[in-house]
Amino acid sequence: MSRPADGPAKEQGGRRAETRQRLYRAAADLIAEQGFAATTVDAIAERAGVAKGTVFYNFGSKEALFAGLLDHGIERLAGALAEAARGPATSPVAVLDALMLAQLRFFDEYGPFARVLLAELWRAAWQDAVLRLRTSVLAVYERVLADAVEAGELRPGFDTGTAATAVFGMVLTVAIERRALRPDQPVEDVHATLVELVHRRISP
Amino acid sequence: MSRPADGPAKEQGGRRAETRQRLYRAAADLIAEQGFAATTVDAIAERAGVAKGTVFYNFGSKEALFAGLLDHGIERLAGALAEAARGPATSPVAVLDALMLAQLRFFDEYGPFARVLLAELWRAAWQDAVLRLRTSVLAVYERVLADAVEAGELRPGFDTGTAATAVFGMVLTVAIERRALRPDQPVEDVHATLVELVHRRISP
DNA sequence: TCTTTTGCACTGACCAGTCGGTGCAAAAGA
DNA sequence: TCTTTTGCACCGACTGGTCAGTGCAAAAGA
Repeated sequence: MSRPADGPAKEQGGRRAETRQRLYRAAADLIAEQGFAATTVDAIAERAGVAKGTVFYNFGSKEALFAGLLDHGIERLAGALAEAARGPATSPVAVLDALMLAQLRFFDEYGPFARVLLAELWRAAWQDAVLRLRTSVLAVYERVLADAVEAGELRPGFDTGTAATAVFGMVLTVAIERRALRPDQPVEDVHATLVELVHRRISP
Repeated sequence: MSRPADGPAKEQGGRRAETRQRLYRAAADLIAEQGFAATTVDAIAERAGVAKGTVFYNFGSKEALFAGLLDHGIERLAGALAEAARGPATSPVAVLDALMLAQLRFFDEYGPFARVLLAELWRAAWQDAVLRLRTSVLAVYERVLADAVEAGELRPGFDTGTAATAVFGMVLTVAIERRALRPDQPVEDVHATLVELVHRRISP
């Protein structure tokens, strides 16, 4: 028997939940380096310090493990952004700055996930995850930009959808590059550069 | 004994060169959809209308085919940007606008390559290609930003390296999203939004 | 007791790379 | 002129290895 594989259910502090966390972390590390298809279940299990059977006992399949990983990461990212959006910032544009900083920090401490997202997100196989990213992450950016339009800080008719994607992609790219090439540069410096880019200080 | 595999040599209009072009195109299409590891050589050969042996005759290995594809694409992108930079724009910031439009257009007509770049570029295996991208593509952005600093259009000390990556990543992300989700939106509109974002019009 | 994890042998599909061979056009004899 | 040779580009059946997923009995929690 023994075929629960009930999919990633409640993520709490039980024994099973802890095993799943370890598997998520191991999978994220390896998939960030090699990609989904090139990463073997044996390798994930070994890195997590777990028997191979445990992976299938918990997730049922390699794909389901990955889907769970995407969900888990997107949920946490969305949480971090939502919290930043609730912060003390005074104007929509100040909230935008806070969002960029939050995203930068999130990817700074959960870096492999950033690379997984970037590399695998556009595959047709994970369209659910893309949708979730759009509704729970990009939507935060878009809302803030719409607020800015409403507050008169941006021209009416400004394409907030495209702009939201643009800012998200910009921060994601920069976060990955910084981790790979300039790990010593403080996140705050990078953030300052991006703020300057997106605000008024370009063009005289 | 028939073992040329001289690697991607001169790309001219001969029979071989044409076969290689077809293989590049097929590989880009398939790898954009499925990723490098998940794409089989059989599938690439079939899509290109060529026997499997021909792939190995021309490139020697799956990896070499992919390396050639990256080089080929990066070279063309660099060419497109360099040409835009030589255009009639009057100020550094106007050149920056022209670069973004050129990048957007390039990925618009060579879309699968954009996704390949985004997905595979950060793997340790293709560090050569990353280096080439940095020195031949990002460098164009960085130079123009440095010109802007020199012309007083940007604050002295502005981090042109980070900003170059940021702009490149922003345009790349938006180009992919547009192709996937809003193929009808004119490239010029997207460009206008990005220009607005990067110029002065955000924040009062 | 019930759930979760372990360890390990096994299977079957799939896939990169190989190798003997084909077609063809242009050069080299004769 | 006719025929033989050479070299290039390509073909596709085949092989050896890899890997997701299975089955199961025994141990470890809780």
